[in-house]
Amino acid sequence: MARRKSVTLDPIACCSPVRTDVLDEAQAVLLANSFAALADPIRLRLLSHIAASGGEEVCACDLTAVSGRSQPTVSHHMKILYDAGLIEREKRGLWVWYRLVPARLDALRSVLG
Amino acid sequence: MARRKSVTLDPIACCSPVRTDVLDEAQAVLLANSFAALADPIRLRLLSHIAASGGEEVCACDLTAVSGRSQPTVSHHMKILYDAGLIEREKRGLWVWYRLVPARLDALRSVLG
DNA sequence: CCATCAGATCGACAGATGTCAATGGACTTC
DNA sequence: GAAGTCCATTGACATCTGTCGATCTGATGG
Repeated sequence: MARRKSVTLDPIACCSPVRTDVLDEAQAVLLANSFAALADPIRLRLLSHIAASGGEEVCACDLTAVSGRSQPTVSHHMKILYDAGLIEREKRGLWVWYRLVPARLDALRSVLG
Repeated sequence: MARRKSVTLDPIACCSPVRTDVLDEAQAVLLANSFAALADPIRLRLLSHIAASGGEEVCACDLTAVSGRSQPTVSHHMKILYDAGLIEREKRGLWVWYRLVPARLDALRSVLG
């Protein structure tokens, strides 16, 4: 049972597996936000495009072509993935480069276990 | 590369891991729907309540108390989980009993790998 | 400086989603 | 079969979400 911290929840690994313990309200909200980041086809494709680039970085300038959406829309989706902790951003010169945060995907996967 | 069937996708295990291959449009839509079912705190708590019941069934009559929502709202959420293939329903007499579909959670977890 | 380029932010809008009261359908019990 | 119980469906509503055009921010280069 043993409650964790009452307010602060680690956004990376907050929750025990869904299958073994009943989630409390705060855990459920946090997890739902994470899954919501994955609940859009465009974001899944953007994510998988980054992931499939051999662990390398991907330039934001390529992502409109990958997703078939406008630049503002892509920027919007990347922000959602970023806020969910699934990707990192780095600006170099005019361009922005994105990398995956593997630990975050691992955490979500373990929640499903 | 090898394209699978062009139209029909197995809803249980449609996709290779997000991290290794770029998802095509149809795979992304299917997966997004699955994750959308997990993208709500109430549904996560309902799901984890079922899962935490020792693999046994759970009566729908208990779920309004678990979720703190009205009966129609709970019914709505259970339908979404059902349509996503995450739970099974069985009506016996007046009551409806729900069970997890472990294979579906396994499939989603493996997609994150 | 000034023009240009990449990306973020804003504003607006249509469509999806979560919620509940009211109602309906199926089943049990008397 | 009448009344009661459980769950699903409907209808209505407020909010959230995805989308894009227009604009802003900040870096580069002439």
